[in-house]
Amino acid sequence: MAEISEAALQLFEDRGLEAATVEEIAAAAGVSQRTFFRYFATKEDAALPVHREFEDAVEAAVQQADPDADPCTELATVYLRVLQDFADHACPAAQRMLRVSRLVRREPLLRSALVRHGAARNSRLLQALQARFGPSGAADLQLRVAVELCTSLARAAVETWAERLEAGREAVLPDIFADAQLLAQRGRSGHLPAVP
Amino acid sequence: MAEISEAALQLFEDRGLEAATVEEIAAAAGVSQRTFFRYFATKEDAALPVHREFEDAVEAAVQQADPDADPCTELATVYLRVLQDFADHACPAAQRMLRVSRLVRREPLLRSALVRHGAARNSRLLQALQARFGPSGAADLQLRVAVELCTSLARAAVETWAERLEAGREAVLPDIFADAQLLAQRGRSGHLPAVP
DNA sequence: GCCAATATGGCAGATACTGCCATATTGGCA
DNA sequence: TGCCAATATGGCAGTATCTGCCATATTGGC
Repeated sequence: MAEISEAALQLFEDRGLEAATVEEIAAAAGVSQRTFFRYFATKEDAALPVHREFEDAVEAAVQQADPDADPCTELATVYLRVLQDFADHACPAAQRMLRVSRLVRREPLLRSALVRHGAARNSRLLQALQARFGPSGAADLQLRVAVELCTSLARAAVETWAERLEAGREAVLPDIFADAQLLAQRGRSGHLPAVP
Repeated sequence: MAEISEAALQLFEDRGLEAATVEEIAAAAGVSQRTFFRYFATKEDAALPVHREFEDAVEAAVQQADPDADPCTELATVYLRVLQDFADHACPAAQRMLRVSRLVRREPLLRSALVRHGAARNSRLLQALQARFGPSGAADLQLRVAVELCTSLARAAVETWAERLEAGREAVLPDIFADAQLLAQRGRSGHLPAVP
């Protein structure tokens, strides 16, 4: 599985996402095409197991969140912590994430796949939140916003992180995420219609 | 094009997204399969021209935004206005949007396609914002956050809107969007690490 | 009535992806 | 060690999505 993903990343980097066929990837990884599709539902998914790990970590951490606190804040804290884990260790995960992010930047189709992949995850995350924070009637919007907000900010943060590193600038992923969160909150505008 | 989309919606509703083939859709719309793919890049896209209209409207409205104001606030205002246009008129667009949203709820693959579609749009929107609000060096994160935030909140709002209507509750789309925005801002937490 | 531009159709073909069955590999357990 | 069940892998045929190419129809101005 790691071999397949590695082969896929290599080929995507070398000859582009569309030019690389599943057959080539499978051959490069030393497995059959059929086996490839047992591990990855689509060609693009082969580049994204790092994100899967990340989201697994988030999902696990949500189980320990404080059920009485504000869901949005709790989820943001979870994300921040997981981001720190990924970034701190100078661990291989961060390296792979950066590698994928570079690919995502120049391959719109891969970015679509990433977001698409996130969409499926968001549903699961929403259910996990509902289980933890209770399906209080009016909270449908609140939990949805928490999920969409945090995943979007995380994505924006990762992309900005990758972009800055590529431009030779310094960039600390958790800091960027915190920045993004502040930016999202600052847009508090006075002229939006009041809500009952 | 409208006929193709209508036929696609009908078939998706009747026999499900995966069971309906492009050949059937094309036949139902009275065109060839080849023509279908001239108008829609993928089968799923045939259900999403309403969203395309919506995003076109947003993109157009961004051209009139105040370049000196806060981008995030400006973009949110644009979204709110376009949402009002779509909802106010009791126009067919709102009806179609609702119809698609119902499909999206029970067809995860369609939701993926929707998000994937949005991903491509976000890139364009980001460029439009950069053109309007200027590529001021440190603003890369700010504009990205604005885009991700607004599109995510809009998606959450539309889904909640559809869900509430389906449950027989009252629901006003622009109000829900404003609600979502407030919820996103309320998560201002004190214990996040300070950012330089 | 003519011509250019554009829309559509038909067809062959590449690639992604799935179902089914056979075979290999693994990992306990007697 | 030898055996058996569970699991991983391979092969292959088939379907569906999507594209390139060329021919034909349709439209719209002059």
